[in-house]
Amino acid sequence: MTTREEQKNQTRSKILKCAFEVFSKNGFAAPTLDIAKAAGVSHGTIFVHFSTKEDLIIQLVRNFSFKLRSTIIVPLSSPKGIENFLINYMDVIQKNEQFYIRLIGEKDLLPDEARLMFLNLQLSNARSFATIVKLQRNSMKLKNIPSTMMFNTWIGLVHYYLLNKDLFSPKGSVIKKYRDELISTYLELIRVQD
Amino acid sequence: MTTREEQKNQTRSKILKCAFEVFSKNGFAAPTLDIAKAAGVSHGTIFVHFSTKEDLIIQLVRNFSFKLRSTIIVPLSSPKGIENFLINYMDVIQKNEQFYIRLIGEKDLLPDEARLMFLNLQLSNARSFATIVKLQRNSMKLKNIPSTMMFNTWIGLVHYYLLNKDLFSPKGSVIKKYRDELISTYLELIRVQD
DNA sequence: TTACTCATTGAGTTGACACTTATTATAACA
DNA sequence: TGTTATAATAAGTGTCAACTCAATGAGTAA
Repeated sequence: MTTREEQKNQTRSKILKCAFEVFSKNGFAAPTLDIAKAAGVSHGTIFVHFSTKEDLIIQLVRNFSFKLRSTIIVPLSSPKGIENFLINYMDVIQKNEQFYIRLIGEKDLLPDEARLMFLNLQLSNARSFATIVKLQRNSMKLKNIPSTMMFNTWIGLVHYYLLNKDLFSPKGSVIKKYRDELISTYLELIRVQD
Repeated sequence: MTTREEQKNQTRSKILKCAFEVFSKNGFAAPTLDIAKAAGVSHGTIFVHFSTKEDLIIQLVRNFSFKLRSTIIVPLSSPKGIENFLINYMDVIQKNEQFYIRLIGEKDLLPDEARLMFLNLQLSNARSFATIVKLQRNSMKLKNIPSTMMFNTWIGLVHYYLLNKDLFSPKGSVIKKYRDELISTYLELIRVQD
């Protein structure tokens, strides 16, 4: 690879990295000029690498979805399958909490392609969860509720905390603060008492 | 009241009414010009009645909060207290579903004052719910979970469905379609089996 | 009838921001 | 070494939307 190509790749990566940070902090409505400043390049440079702001967002969400997909583990057939899934789920979100919050909170600002990619990721998670629940029903008595509703209750609860971060945990990570409480509450809800 | 004063009041009401509809349909980022067109007045007229767009939104949210407050019933000490509360809650939201969705989905776009008013409304509902749960614990075995967590699970689930209306019910009302399923699922989760 | 008040108008101002393009500096390469 | 290709620049351009203000004309009151 020539010096020039290497330089170009570095600039592109820098822009992606800074865009991720700026959007995480200020939302997707943040001006592209702010990203350019953060990356230490001129405003025009962004449009050398990405044809539009939407294109830049699509690339970001693509990378992000790919990263999450490879991080979320599906522990099949384990006596603590559900719990492990939830713990892992929380950990993965926590690592990218700010960006994740923007994705769920500003999904209507996203380009169609980006929204679809993120939606697919969530559907894939829902399917994994359903599989785990099915297996778990053998070893543990669970409430008689369809697994989609069980998943929606979980994700609804977690998203509620994330979207109201300013209320629940204005300074640090919401997930860090409430991870255990959310998981134990949820497990308590879905289990059937002896 | 003189003809002139009456005319002025009518114009103001018309603007408020149309703003409610336009914001419900297109979100709070909708241009004020669209509201003027819908109300059949010139663009400038809006700023005769409301000093800024933010001021207009604050008035809208004030009226809305007031209306909700007077509609949400708190059925104290009843064997079906929780269920009645949930049914009433769903009905109230359904009557203003689109605007409610905008409030929870675009809360970061709201002026501080509007956001606070809506937050207070939710806190007040949470308190009502806690009271009802406390009473209900006498007559019905409920999961051993703090009432705030019980409320957050409920509101998280409902908001999840509302915020993903395009997924769950792209055409008609989400609440109408899922009201009973949401309530029965939730009641099943919080009760303790015999 | 006349002078005055005031709700309403709509063309204009201002600022923000995505995107363009002519130019520049430097790497690539014959 | 000189020519060419191209990454990057920075000063635009175009658009959109909130807000302003001088002008209008209809209601008010003597």
